[in-house]
Amino acid sequence: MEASVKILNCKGIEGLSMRTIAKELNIKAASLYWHFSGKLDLYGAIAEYLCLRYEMPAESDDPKDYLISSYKAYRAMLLSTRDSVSVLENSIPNTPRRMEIIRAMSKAFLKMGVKQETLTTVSNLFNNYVLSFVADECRFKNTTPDKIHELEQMLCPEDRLFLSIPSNFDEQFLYGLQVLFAGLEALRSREQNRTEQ
Amino acid sequence: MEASVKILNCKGIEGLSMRTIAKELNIKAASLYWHFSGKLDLYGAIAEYLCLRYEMPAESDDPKDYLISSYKAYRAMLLSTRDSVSVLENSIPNTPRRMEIIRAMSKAFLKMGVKQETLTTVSNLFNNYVLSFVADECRFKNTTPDKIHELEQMLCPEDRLFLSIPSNFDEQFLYGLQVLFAGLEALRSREQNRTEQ
DNA sequence: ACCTGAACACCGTTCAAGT
DNA sequence: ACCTGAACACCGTTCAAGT
Repeated sequence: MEASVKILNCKGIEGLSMRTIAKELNIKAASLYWHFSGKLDLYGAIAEYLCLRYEMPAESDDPKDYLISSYKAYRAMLLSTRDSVSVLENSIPNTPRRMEIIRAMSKAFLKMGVKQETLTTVSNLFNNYVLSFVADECRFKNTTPDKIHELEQMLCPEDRLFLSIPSNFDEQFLYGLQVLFAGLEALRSREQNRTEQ
Repeated sequence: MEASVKILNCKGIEGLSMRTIAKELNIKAASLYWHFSGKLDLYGAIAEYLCLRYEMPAESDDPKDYLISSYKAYRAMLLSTRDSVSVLENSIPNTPRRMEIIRAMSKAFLKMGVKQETLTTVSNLFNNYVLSFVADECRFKNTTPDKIHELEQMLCPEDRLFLSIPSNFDEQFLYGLQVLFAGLEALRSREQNRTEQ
């Protein structure tokens, strides 16, 4: 796991292969198949290892506050290792730590009034938001100014507006989260009004 | 492009290589490099080709209605070709048709009252929602009942609830969209209240 | 203008064989 | 229990050479 994270940070997911991991450990690629059934299995283990770095926030009475600090910590974890989003996306979250995180978040959503039927949808909605936000964030941050200039040159002035790159990612991340929570609350109160009638 | 889509539908993105595309066209892989600078360039062209299938809804006075039918059509387009999400995710949307779609949607968001500074964030938020929803949807649909049963066996009854698979994807897709729109509207009216004071 | 053969430097995975 | 050599069937990409 440590070797894999080291490779990720040095060369990214493109550089993470059975052979490069083995090399880092001074063994041969074939040996890894004694420990893992294949690459997906290895990805699952790396994802689990990364999620151990995730600092679970202290329990809170307000589920919304709890979730906001959870997702902030989740993003911080994702930003701390290069291409971690790709690793998480390509593995099934059925390992202990990842289940623990899903459990804690799901309970908070239920506490917020999310219905059982929509729990998976809501949980995925938020999880996918963070993953894709960070993926975009990293894509933007890794685009050199020359490349950005080159891309802008190809667009008409009007379109430049629609593909502009945000500079304050922390703020924009929070904005997106607030949209999601505001939406959840709005739909819940609409639901309540309907049943009261 | 037709050959690529054919391969995608038959063997998925794993089966889409320079060699398999070339074989389908009765040429050699090296020849493709006369037409495209590399695999990413080719992905961009396939993505553009897929987006030509996207049926842009008729203009509407209500930007929300317009956007909802846009995203429904977007999802339909994504569902019609296997692994299309991966192709779109791994290419830059700077081609004519894709820019046209982004332009139309961005204008509708502005009409809805989305501020210039958050336009990229909002546009990405919705786009990423659809992409990741469809990606999850396909993952679920392609998991055989045996596999699902196997996964469920590994979880305690409580956790099974948190990883349950929705059955009515159309409904759940619309629910997520409604959360996003309700959130956007709620934040806008909060903003208005603040400036009125 | 468009295609090819051959090569380079990689992949993931398997499996008999070793200690 | 853990590792290896060797092989299999693939990749993306380059480039001199062909028509």
